[in-house]
Amino acid sequence: MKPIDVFKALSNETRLQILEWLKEPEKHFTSQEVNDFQNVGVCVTQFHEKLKVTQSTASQHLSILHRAGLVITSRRGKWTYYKRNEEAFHQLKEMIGHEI
Amino acid sequence: MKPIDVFKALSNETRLQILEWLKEPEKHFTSQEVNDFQNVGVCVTQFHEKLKVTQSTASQHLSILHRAGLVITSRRGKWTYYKRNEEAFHQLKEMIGHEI
DNA sequence: TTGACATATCGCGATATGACGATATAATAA
DNA sequence: TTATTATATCGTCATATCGCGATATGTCAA
Repeated sequence: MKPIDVFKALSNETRLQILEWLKEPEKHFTSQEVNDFQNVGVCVTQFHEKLKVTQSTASQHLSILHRAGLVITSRRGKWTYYKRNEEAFHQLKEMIGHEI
Repeated sequence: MKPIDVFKALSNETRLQILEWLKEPEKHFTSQEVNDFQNVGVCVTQFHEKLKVTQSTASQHLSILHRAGLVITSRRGKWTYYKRNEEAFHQLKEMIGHEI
């Protein structure tokens, strides 16, 4: 986890919104295929619709969060689910004050 | 302290370097005018020289860190001194996990 | 007041980022 | 196999950021 990549990933309102929604997915999304948000997460189309950006844009934002290590993805059939990587946020907190 | 401004300020290697040096100024700078790093801080010219960027660039980086609330400035005569705002880093840690 | 030094701001070109539409890839359904 | 759906990637354009030189502002000493 490179600090600079994490901070760049967090330097965008859309991505902060995604992460906020992912704190309580059941509150912000109505699951279609699965409803086990905690273990599985939220798929790209749901972000695409709720964010009101194109599917392409939604996918790219999620990709940036993933490369920064802030979310975990899991493929189930044709869906890719995204959920928060709480461990990464824990590490980030540790980082601030030590490395930064 | 707007999260997005803080993360943008932290999304640059030069600024991360400044903050790192400011953790132990006495280790990285030889004070010329004053040597009370803890209370006063480090002036622009010292960053300008050590970073090997123009005075203009150094000043701008420090300005961005200041607007984000991550450093505190104090003017003494013709010098402007910069030091870490540890309170801001504390708040940032709190923010992660709550707001973010 | 004038000159010298420290810092801040302006304007510019180069590069990075953000959003999009188009298209490629992957998985399932018919 | 072919069509459909979900996601990822590519190319393009608009905007933001970065670093610079030039210049303005602020402070002090002569």
